[in-house]
Formats: sequence, C-alpha cells, structure tokens
Amino acid sequence: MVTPGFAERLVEWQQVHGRHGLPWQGTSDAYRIWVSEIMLQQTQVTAVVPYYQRFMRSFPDVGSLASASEDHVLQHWSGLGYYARARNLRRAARLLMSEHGGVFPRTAAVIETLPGIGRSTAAAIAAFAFGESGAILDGNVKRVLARYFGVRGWPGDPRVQAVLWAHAESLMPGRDVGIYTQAQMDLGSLVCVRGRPRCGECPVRPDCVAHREQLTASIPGRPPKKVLPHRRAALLVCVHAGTVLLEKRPPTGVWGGLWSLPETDGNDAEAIKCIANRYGVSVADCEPLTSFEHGFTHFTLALEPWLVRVAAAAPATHEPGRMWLALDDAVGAALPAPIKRLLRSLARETGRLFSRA
DNA sequence: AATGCGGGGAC
DNA sequence: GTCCCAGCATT
Repeated sequence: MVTPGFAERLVEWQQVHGRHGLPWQGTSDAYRIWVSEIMLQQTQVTAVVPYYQRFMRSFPDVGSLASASEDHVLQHWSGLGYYARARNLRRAARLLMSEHGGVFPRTAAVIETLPGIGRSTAAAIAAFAFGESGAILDGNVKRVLARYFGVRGWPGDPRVQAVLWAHAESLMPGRDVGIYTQAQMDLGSLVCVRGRPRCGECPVRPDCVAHREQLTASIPGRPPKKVLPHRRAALLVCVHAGTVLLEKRPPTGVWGGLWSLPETDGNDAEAIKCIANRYGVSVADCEPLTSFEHGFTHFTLALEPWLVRVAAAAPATHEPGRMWLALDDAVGAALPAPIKRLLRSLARETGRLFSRA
C-alpha cells in the first residue's frame, strides 16, 4: 500500500470540497479562462465575479476584445484596480489576431509570451484549457507549500519564491492537472487560509510540517513593514451645466489610461483658478470641498477637491484627452473608484452646488 | 533585485 | 485600523 501523494490527495479532495460553480469554470474556452486569470491576479474571487460577467457580455471572444477601444475596455475595468492588466489584455488580444490568426496558443511557453501573462498565469491557462502539466505559484499555492514544507520567510522574497517554485514542480502529478491546479487554489482559499487555517479539514495535514511543528501562525512569514509615504494633490471639479471636466491620464503610472479630474499641487483658491484658466475654463467662483484620503499599495494620497463653478466653457476644452461628462454618466465611465465615488456624491448634491452660482 | 501598480474583502 | 489577494512589467 503506497501512501497517496500530495497531488492525489488534493485531487480527491477537490472533487468533493472544491469550488465548481464559478462563471469561468466548466469551460475549456481558453479565452474565457484567460480573462478570468487576468482579473484574478491580486484580486479576490468575490470581487471579480460581477466584473467578469459584464466583461464577457461585452467582449465574448478574442475578436471583440481586439477591436474594442482601450477606453471601452477600461470602462469595464473601472474599480478593479491594476489597470495595466486591462491594457495588456487588449494588447494581447490584438496580438492574437495579428500574429496567431485569432487562435489562442496551446502551450504555456507560447502563452507566456503574451503581455500580462507570466509563468504562473500561463501554466494555469494551459492546464485549464489544454490539460498541459505545469506548476503554478500564486498567493494560495505559496501559502500551502510554505506550510506543507515548512518554508520560513516571506514568500515575496525572491529566494523563498525560488524554493517554492521548486517544490511546486516536484509535486506535479502526471494526470488530472486541471483538477490539481484548481485544487491548490481552492485548498489555499478555503482551508489553508492565512488566519486560523482549518487543518481539521486538510487532506495533507499528516505530512504538513507547519501543522506538525505548530508553525501555521508564523508561516508564511510577513513582509517587512514599511511606512507608507504621504502625498497630496488638489482635484479640479469644474462643473458647467451639469457636466464636469475630465482629463485622460497618461498611459503609464497610477490610474494609467483612465479618465480623472484635472490634478494639481496647488493648495489655495488663487492657484486653483490659475490652473482652471489654463484648461480654458472661465471661472465664476471656487470653493474647497471635503478632502479625503485614498490608499495605494505604496503610498497614501490625500485628495483635496475644489469645486470650480464655470461661467462658460471655452471651445478649447474639446481637445483630445479632455471631455465634459454629465455627472450622471460618471458611473459608466473609465474612472478610478475614488473619483467615481466623489462624482456620484456630487451628482446627488447638484441642486446645492448650483443654488449659489 | 527592487519597485510600481488598486481596490476591496476579511479580520 | 491591518493584511492580503488566481502576479506581472519595468528598471
């Protein structure tokens, strides 16, 4: 009697206890699987589901995504974060049409050459869509393997990550690779969770180093904590006839390619008026709104919105990269989440905003 | 090797 | 409040 291996136990567990009803499961359509994998990068399943449904309705296949405008694609990503994913997704779709005849490549090695797809995502797509055997290493697998093998240290550390990749490869089964790939993710997200793992439900507990040595609380190790720098920026909320002036952000950097409010480092009414004039806006009056903070991964941004009432919109404001958007349409535009929230709250107060104009 | 890149869910 | 999530690209 041979003791079942790690992969066999996970596959068996997956059939009974794994997740099966997610919108991107039950298909071998590489396109549908690809989109889900990109959305799920650094993003939890519950957050992805509604975005995924809407995205697939608008872009049901590679061709429709390739022919869509970047702005249209970003609209569907608004609020999901990491917007380079959306730009890369569209870019890859166009590459698929122009370089691959519209056919999704069938090997992880080729899939990985597409923008936005790294080693782990390529292996996952190849496993789910084509049954190709290959290790993955996402947040779930890192946690599971670090505990199972007793690997200390922070999994974000490249040296730790290299060890985990080697372990992941060593455990690859020769069959059921799609189920096994899903099993690793599901075990990590349902059982081998960060806090209070449910070791009583774990199929590989007997061989788990962290469980045996009571290290599940300290493995995986924590990243070095650092103090986030604070930055501030003023936002120009130029309102005119129920519309607001938006500016397209540069293609790279924070909120890359999205539409947002004109931003400046000015911090008094005179500076704001001066900047507004530079946008071709004839300022009637100007008042500060309630400031708020927005946290990014690597800094905290204090945003100070200024309400700029516009006497008349100048013709120069129809340049590319600028537009006047009806406040009520903000919800459907390619805007960052905090900007969208701000505009929604302004839309509710439109009466008050214009009452003194 | 280090850094940039979002937003929200879970606790 | 903190931590972290189906990571990748760039430098």
